[in-house]
Amino acid sequence: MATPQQIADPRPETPDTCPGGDQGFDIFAAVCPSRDVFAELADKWSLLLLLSLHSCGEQRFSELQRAVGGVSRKMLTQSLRALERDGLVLRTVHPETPPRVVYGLLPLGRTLAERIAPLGDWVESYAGQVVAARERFDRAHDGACAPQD
Amino acid sequence: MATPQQIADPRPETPDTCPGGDQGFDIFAAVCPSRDVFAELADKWSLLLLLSLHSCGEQRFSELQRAVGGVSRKMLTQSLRALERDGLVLRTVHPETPPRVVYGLLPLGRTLAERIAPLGDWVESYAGQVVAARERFDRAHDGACAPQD
DNA sequence: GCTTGACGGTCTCCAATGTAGACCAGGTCT
DNA sequence: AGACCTGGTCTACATTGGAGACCGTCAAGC
Repeated sequence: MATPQQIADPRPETPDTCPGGDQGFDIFAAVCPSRDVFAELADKWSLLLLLSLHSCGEQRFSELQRAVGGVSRKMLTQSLRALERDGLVLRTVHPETPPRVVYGLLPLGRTLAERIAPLGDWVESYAGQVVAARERFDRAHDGACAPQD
Repeated sequence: MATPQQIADPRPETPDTCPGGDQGFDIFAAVCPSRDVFAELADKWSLLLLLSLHSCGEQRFSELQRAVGGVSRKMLTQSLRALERDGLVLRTVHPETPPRVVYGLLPLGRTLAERIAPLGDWVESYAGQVVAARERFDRAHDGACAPQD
């Protein structure tokens, strides 16, 4: 991955645009296509949907809504469309009656989901420490402030 | 990691709240503390900052602003404060003149950054395929629509 | 027969969030 | 003396997200 600057480089580069070729994608550059992709994926609902489809396999619209607690139908539709557009998720309409709509990971999406899973695991493992850190921080900055006054 | 339902479970659970104990964090539950943590981290700027600090080591406020293209000072401050509150990042003010403010990863933050890096790598590796998929999708849905009319 | 509910959405409104850009205090360079 | 850098904060403004209504098709219940 491109780094925003070389390690110990005293003068960081300003990555405004990425080289532009098929190579040289840089998520740190403000206007690189890879930044758009990153920004779309770096989202609560997109990540949770990918995670859910990864661990549960194909799921229907309403199953996903139940699986991902708190997602609205609007955001569910919107995020799934975006993932479908990106070639990560496949939307299949089974022409039954009533029609069944099923979402599943495409191979590209699966490779991504495999990289997201450790992130989900981390959060569930360390959320306790994060919450504790927050309480410490809030106590230090709200409660016991003005130590010398 | 908890899964929103067991694989091939025909009746997915509705994870409204997580068990509540120190165990049983579930990012799929709408009101679990781990969901708050996840939602805060599942953000463009937070992830990019963690990534930048991971690959470049300690960085100053203005270095980070240059490194992470397109971030506003407001979001930079806000995201760094949140990461500091979460115990992931350490903010150090060197009492020189002018004072130097340096941000660096704490051990907990480093373990997280290590899990985010593969995600960044994925995006830079596959952004081309994603962009191509988008073009295909858009052509199929905007350009050549109404195939039978 | 009529209502109710599930399904897979779409639409509209309103609140929250992100962005752009001004402003600020202290110090430095020219 | 005036412009600039640093590390921010503050204020508008635009975009985004969430809540909830609406929709047509089907099945079950009363």
